[in-house]
This record gives sequence, C-alpha cells and structure tokens, in this order.
Amino acid sequence: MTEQLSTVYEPVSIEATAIEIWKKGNYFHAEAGAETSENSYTIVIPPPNVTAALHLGHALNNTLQDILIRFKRMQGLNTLWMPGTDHAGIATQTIVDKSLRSEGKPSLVDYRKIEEEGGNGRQEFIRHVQNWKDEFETRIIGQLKSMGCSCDWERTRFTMDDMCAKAVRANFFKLFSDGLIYRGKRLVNWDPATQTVLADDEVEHVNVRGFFWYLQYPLVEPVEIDGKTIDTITVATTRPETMLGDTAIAMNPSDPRAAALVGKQVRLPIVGRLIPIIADEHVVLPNPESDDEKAKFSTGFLKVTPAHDPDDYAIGQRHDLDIINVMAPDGSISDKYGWEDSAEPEAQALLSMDRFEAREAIVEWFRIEKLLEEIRDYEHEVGHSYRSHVPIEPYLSDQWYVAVKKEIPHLADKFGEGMIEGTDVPANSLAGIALKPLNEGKLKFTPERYAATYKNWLENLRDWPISRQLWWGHQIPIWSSTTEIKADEIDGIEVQQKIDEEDQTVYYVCVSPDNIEAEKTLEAKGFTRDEDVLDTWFSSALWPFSTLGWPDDVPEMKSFYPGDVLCTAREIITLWVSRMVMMGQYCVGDIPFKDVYIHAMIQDGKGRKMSKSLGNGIDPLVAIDSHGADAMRFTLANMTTDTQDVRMPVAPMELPDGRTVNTSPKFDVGRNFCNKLWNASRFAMMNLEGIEPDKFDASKMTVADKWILSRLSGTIKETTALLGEFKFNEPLNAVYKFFWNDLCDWYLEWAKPRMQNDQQKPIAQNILAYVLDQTLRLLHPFIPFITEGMFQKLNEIAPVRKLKGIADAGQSEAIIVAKWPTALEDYICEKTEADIAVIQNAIKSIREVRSQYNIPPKIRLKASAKAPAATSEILNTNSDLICRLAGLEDFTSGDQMEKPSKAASAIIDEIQIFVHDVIDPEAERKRLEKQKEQIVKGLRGTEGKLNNENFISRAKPEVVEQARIKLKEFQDQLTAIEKHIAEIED
RNA sequence: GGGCGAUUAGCUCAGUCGGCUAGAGCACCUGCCUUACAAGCAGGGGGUCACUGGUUCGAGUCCAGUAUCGCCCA
Repeated sequence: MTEQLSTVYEPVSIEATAIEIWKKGNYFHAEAGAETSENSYTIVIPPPNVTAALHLGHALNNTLQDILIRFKRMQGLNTLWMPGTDHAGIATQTIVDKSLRSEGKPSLVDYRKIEEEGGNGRQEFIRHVQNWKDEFETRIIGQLKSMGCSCDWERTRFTMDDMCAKAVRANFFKLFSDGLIYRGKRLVNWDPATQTVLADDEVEHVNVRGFFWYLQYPLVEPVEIDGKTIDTITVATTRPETMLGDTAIAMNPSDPRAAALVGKQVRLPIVGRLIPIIADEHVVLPNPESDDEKAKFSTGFLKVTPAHDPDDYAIGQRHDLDIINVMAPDGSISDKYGWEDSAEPEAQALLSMDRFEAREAIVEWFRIEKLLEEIRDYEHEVGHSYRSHVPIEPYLSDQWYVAVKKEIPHLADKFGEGMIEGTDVPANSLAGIALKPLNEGKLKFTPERYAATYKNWLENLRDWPISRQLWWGHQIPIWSSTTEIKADEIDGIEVQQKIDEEDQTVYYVCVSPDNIEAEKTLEAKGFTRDEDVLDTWFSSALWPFSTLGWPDDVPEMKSFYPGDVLCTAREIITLWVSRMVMMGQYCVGDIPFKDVYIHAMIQDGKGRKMSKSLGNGIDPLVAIDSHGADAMRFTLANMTTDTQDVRMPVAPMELPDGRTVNTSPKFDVGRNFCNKLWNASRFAMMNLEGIEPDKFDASKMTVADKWILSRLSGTIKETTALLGEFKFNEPLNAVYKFFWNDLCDWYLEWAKPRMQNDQQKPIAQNILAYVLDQTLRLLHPFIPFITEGMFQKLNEIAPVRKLKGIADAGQSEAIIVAKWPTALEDYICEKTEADIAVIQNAIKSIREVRSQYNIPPKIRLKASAKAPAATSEILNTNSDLICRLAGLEDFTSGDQMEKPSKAASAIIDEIQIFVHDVIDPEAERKRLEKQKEQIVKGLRGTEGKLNNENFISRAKPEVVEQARIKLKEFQDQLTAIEKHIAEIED
C-alpha cells in the first residue's frame, strides 16, 4: 500500500532519504584496479579555497560536474569524481590575519615579531590558519554533500595533506634536477599589504582616476637652448613618491634639446643626489595633439627609477644606472633597503611615511618650493593585488623562478624539439608541452573560443615566480649555505651554486621527498631552509595526479589517469588549466584531461559580479533552504548555455524559520518543476497498484501509447547526444518539454479514463510505469534527490517496468546506478506524431472557442469538423481523445460536413471545426475577423514571395514548393473564413 | 593598446544550415479549487530582434561600422 503523499513537494525529507540510500550503497566510490583508464570516467574537482564557504558560482560549477558524473555513472562507466580543497596560500593567510585583528587577538604582525625574537611565531600563526582551514573544509564538504555532489568522499584530499605534499616535493625536486628552477633578482609585483610577490596573473588591472604631476628638477648648470637660458627641466609622473629613487633623467636622442642636455646633470630635489641626463629611445617625444596618451602628457623628460618601475629597470640595465630602493616591504618610505643618501632633513622627514602619504608630502613640497609646474587629470590602469586589492608596487627582490621556455633535453624524444611554429616556444619546454596537445587537437575547449585564451597565454608566457613570502603553504625544499657542498656528498640531493652580492658563493641544495636524513645532515652542516613557501598554483598544478597518489606506483594512476574533463570558470584558464596540462605532461607524460568545459559566471540582476561587499551573493545552502537542492540544481542547469555570463536576480525572502535571506525568484522555475514531477509521480502511484507486466499486449496499444513511446524515444536520443556535447540547458529543456507538455498535458489526461477500463488498464498502466521510469532516469543527473525518491516508490509499487515484447527498463535498487535509457528505435514514428498533432490542434481550437465564449468546463458540447477524408478518418477514430480533452459529448468529422446554423467555427490548417449551439453573432464576427487578418497577413507575405521572379528562380526548389503549398492553404482558409463570416451576417 | 562576448517581450533567456505569421519560463489580463498538481489547468495581450549600412530572391541569423555594457590579456 502507498502511504499518503503530500500534494506539495517537500524537499527536506526526500533529500535526507536519498542521501541515506546513496551512503548505504556506497555508490559514489570508485574502485581502482583496471589497467587503463579506458572504461573509467574521471573528473577532479576544482578544489574550492578554504578561505570561505561556497557561493552560487561554486554551486553552478559543481552541479554541472555532478550532472556529467551521474550521467556517465548511469552509462556504466567506472566513475570517479575526486573531491578536495585548496589551501589558497595568500588568500587564506590574509583572511585569517584579518579575522584575528578584528577579534582584537594577536595577528600576523605580532607573530612575526615573536618569530624574529626567536620564538615559535610561525608555528603559532599556522595553527590559527589550520583551525580556519578545518572549519571551512568541513563547511565546504557539507555544502557539496547538501547539493547532492556524488564525489568519492573516501578520497577527499587537501592540497597540503601528506599525499599532495609528497607530490609537490617530488615535482620540485624533478624541476630542480632538470635545471628548471633558478633564483633570480627581478622587479616583481609586490603586494605591500600582504607583503608577498604576486605572479603577473594575480594582478588585476583597474582603471583609476589619477593625476600627472609635472615636477621641475633644477639643472646643476644652466643650459642655453635657442638663445634661452634653461635652469630646470620638467618631468611628468603619476607616482611622485618614487622620485626619491631616481637615478637618471632620460630623453629621446631625437629630441632637439637632447644635444644641449644629454650628459649634463640635475640635482634631485629633496634628496640632493646628482643624477645624469641620458639618451634612450624608450622616451616618448611630447606631442599635445597626439592621440597617443603618452605623447600627449609627455614633457620629453623621463625620470628613471630602476628600483620601482619595470620600464625604468630596463633603461637602468641599458645604461648601467644605480638601483636605489626607497621603500620597505610594507610600502613605506625607508632608507633601510638600499637608499643610502637620505641625510637631507627634507628626506628624513619622509621616512616611514606610507607611500601615498609620502606622495602628498612630496607634491606639497614641490608646491611650496614653486617647483610644481602643473597637475593634469589622467585616467590609467593600475595593477592591484587580486587578494588585498591595494595597488601593486614594482619591487626588486630575490625570488625562485620556474623556466617555462627552457628546452628539456630528455623530453625531446617524447615531445619533439625546436620551436613550435609561429612562436618562440620550444616544443620540449614546459610551455611547449602544454601548447602541443591543443595544437594537435588532443585537448579541447568547450566553448571553443576559450582555446584562444589558453594558447595566447602560453605563447607569451614569462618565467613563473614561485616563491611567496608567506607562512601558509608548502615551504620551499631548498637549504642554502656558503659552505661548499657537492651533490654526491649526500644521497638524494641536487645542488646549484650562485655568487651573491658580496661575491660569496652560495650553495642551494634541493632535497628529494621523504629524505629526512639528508635534511638533518644539511642542517647539521649549518644549512638553513628557505623560509618562503610555494605559489599555491604550484600544488594546484599537480592536483589531477597528486590526488591519485603520484609519484608512487599506485593502481589509481593506471585506472583514473588521464582523466576526462575539467569543468571550471574562464578566469582560471591561465592560472590553473595551463599549469595542470604543463605538469601532467611533465610529471606523468600525458595530459590530465581531454576536455575543458568553461561555464558562465553568475552575476546579479544588474549584471554585477556577486560579492560579499555588495551583499548581492546567494549562499547555496540558503537556496536549498528556500527552494530545495533539486530546484537550485534545475535552475542552474537550465541557465547554462554557451554564453559567458548569466544573470540571477537577487531578492530577499522570508524563510519559514523566520530568517530573511537573499535568494533568487529564478529558483521558482526549478521548484515548480519538482512539484510537477512530484505530483505526476503521485498520480502514477495512485494508478499503478496491482500492475501486471504480463498482461501487457503490444497489439492493444492505442495511438496515444505509440505516440508517447515515440516522443520518449526521441527525447532519450536528444538528451543523450546533448549531454555528450556538454550542453546543459538543451537536454534539460528537452526532457522538460517531454515530461510537462507531452506526458502530463496529454498522455496522463488521456490515460485517466482508461484506468477505469479493465481492457485498457493493463496497457496504460505498463506504459505509464515504463515512461515514468525512463523520465526519472533522464532527469536524475539534473535533479538527483527527487528522482531517487520517486524511483524508490516506483520500485515498491511497480517493481517490474517492462513492455512485454518491446522493452525492459531493467531493475535497479537505486536510480543512481540504474541503466541510462536507450531509445526504442522501432517505435519512433513520424506518422503517429503527426496524427496526434492533428488531434491536439483540433482540441486546442475547440478550447479556444470555449474560452472565448466563457463556457464552463463542466458543460459538454457537441462539435463537428469538415476535413479531407484522410484527416477525418484520424479525427473520427480518435474522437474519444478529442471529446475527453475538449469537453465534448460528441464529435464527428467528414469531408462533406456542413456547418450547422448556430455554430461557432474555427479553422486550423485544413480543418474547419464547428462548435455547435454556442453562437453569439457579435463575438463570433470579431473572432473570425481577427483570424482572417492573420490569414491575410500570411497570404500577402507568401504571395509577395511567389510574385518575385528572383525568388522563383534563385531560391531552393523545395523552398519555393513549400511556399506554393502554403499559399494554397492560406487561400483555402481565406475562402472558408469569408464564407463563415458571410453566414453570420445572414 | 590587443582579444573575447553581450544587446531578441516588463524580467531572465532560447532561437540549429539564412527560409512558414520570432519562441519558452516568470510577470500581466480573463476564466477555472475539472477527484496528480492553484508551486496547477485552459485561454489571451505583449517584440522597429541596440543602431547604421552592406551581401542575398530572402537577414534576429552572414559581413562592415557605430553605441552601450561586461570580461580576459598587456
């Protein structure tokens, strides 16, 4: 017996039940053992950062992955979805520090002090970060589980756990041994807030309204040009504070004033430093009329600050200029980091000012001294830290780099050598081995346009700075000392040497993983470990195989590598996707996935990014509370087309528990669908009791039965094909239309009377059970909870779903592992679908009349139709279908049928329908005139085409033929409707 | 500066190879608590497909330009 089911879908209990079933069956787990990855389907999760809980973008990302995973699991593949989280070095460290500060607890500054004083500041701070990580890891995994993500939770990894750490050490050692890791002094992108270096792609370019300040520098000796005595030159700068580190003034050699000035000196204001005027082609000649911004604002004189600007650094290299760094790592003015001539009181006054404070003070100084010539508004892009959002400071420092365009000789056999055509990227360099699979078509992007982003990035890639001045991360496994050491002194080490600024030879030793002995030996010799940690992306790059157990020889690597698809957002293509391919090729010798699917970014209703600061974000758990997990997933999948942004209007809503939360009315779409599915299933349960599969007789199927099987089969084919192409909206829409507009709107309604008929009941019951079963399976990847719930109920009431002699759905204890539907090819029938369409059109036109005449549903009417013999035959044999859904007690069609008096008429294609005894002359005339207008409109259009000689002669013959048929139809319809109108007037 | 994308109903979006009178959901209007579903059913109104030009027998769709918005890269 069926327990009473609520008339309204209530997600909470159904979600709990499904989670229980899946857990008990251990269905999410994938067993390793296969020798190849051929019959497996593997996705690695883009590991969410442990900085914060998941937002709606994550919900979208993971819903799509789960759809693919569940689809492939049902298709019988050994399916692994590898879950985990990312330590997100800089982001997490920053947020934990901020949280400590806001709670008034000791924060990073304090722990740094403790560390400097010989205490355990680093460890103590890390403990806080670890706690944060534990809390958010738990929350994130909980969120994923609530969304129904069928990840193999037993394998959950973290980018800093032992397994991942081992891979990081192994890869680092390999790179070091191959000579791909080197130490270099460079101008880096420095984030003064978090005090670490950032990679180019971690810098966001933000348009900023600023100024060009025109500062006068006095010449040591006046110069005469064109009879005029000049005693100052003017430089234009957007960053006046850097002038403290100026070591030259550059001008373009073709500047007419250059002859008189190059070689002379200026006295740097405030500092008093004497600096030369040099000639360099880089300097843009002034031209106020130019469209080029640089020329428009240029004075022809460029202050050169090698320590604080990349272009100036290059000029400095060319002219062998001094490099004077005037800032501390926190961005304040300081004479402790390379600035030695700061004795002047004006200069002393600036020390320890923040860079922006110093900017104001310096401008003010120039103003007072009457050396500030002009201030002009200037809008330009300024690099900002993607984490702390403060402007980046170009900063000179020592960092570890990975050489990305260096040839790796031992990879030449596998990947070839020489430049990849049209680039300066060697085929056997790290960039090259990532680029090749794309060029060779082995790596595919969907939508295709994103391949360009990937390609462009790799072709223009610069060496990758991997050291970060942080505490939270993988500490760099390099020990250094000036003590001489050779690689063969200790097992499992590699050594590089470098001459430092004091002309001493420094030995850098990299230690292989799991080699504690070597580390101890080194430390005993006085070697100290590099304090910095690795860029987070260094460990993320290994994620597709570090999670499987590389570098160890484990069965997981054979069974699940290479994986199948990576599903992510476009902002991550360069940062992460490219590096995973690079390292997959380098470490394992194969790409980590064949497909990269890039999904949309979710914006709010106004097209803005969702963010905490705007308060326009939606928490997936809130969406689940307000609408249910299936509803959320349905809506997210339904929005997923190939566009790059989707909008999600955000509105506050009060939950039953009294909380007012941000959610989106768009989730209604999903909830409504689930409610419909719930009720349709409920209807089925009420009618399937006592079902006997053996009583099914295919020869007794009605047109409606054959039609629903045809439509189902078409839908199965379409859905399966589309999911295989990474489409989400289209397959979901196909099932939606089948379920709602075919099954519910028509088939179920037609089935109702048959359930009261002993002859028909077994046929209708078995078809209903089968079709519902298959529909649930098609919907399962999208809305897993409710489909599991309904499938279980179906298993109780109708355990065997088959159509004797035609099809067998196959039994399964749970839908999650049920066999994916296959189409009944023999039952795809165009004729049946066309016949039903004729019947549906007849019904619709009768309903239209009913509605316009305001005839209550309970009143049964009589109707007749005039239609060609063949059509009449279809209508007459199915008059019961028409009567049932049009509210008729009698319906007959014939090719000689005449319109009775006092009947309303309607025209649909070649059929004239007469609804008896309802005539209201005024209303009827109005209605028919309106329809006539439409017919005339169509007729005119078609006539116009056919009267055009060019159309006849140039359009495809079948198009012309179609137009002719259409014209005839319009003409017939017009004749008929005019006749009907005339008859009213009689 | 280079590149990518968007602009279709009040809102959110589909629209395949250029070809019937441009579609869906939500919202709106009318009528229905018709024994699965009012989160529903039946019917209806609502569009200068951003703008300008071009190609074509034919353009929402292809091409060029303009405008507005968004994103990526330097």
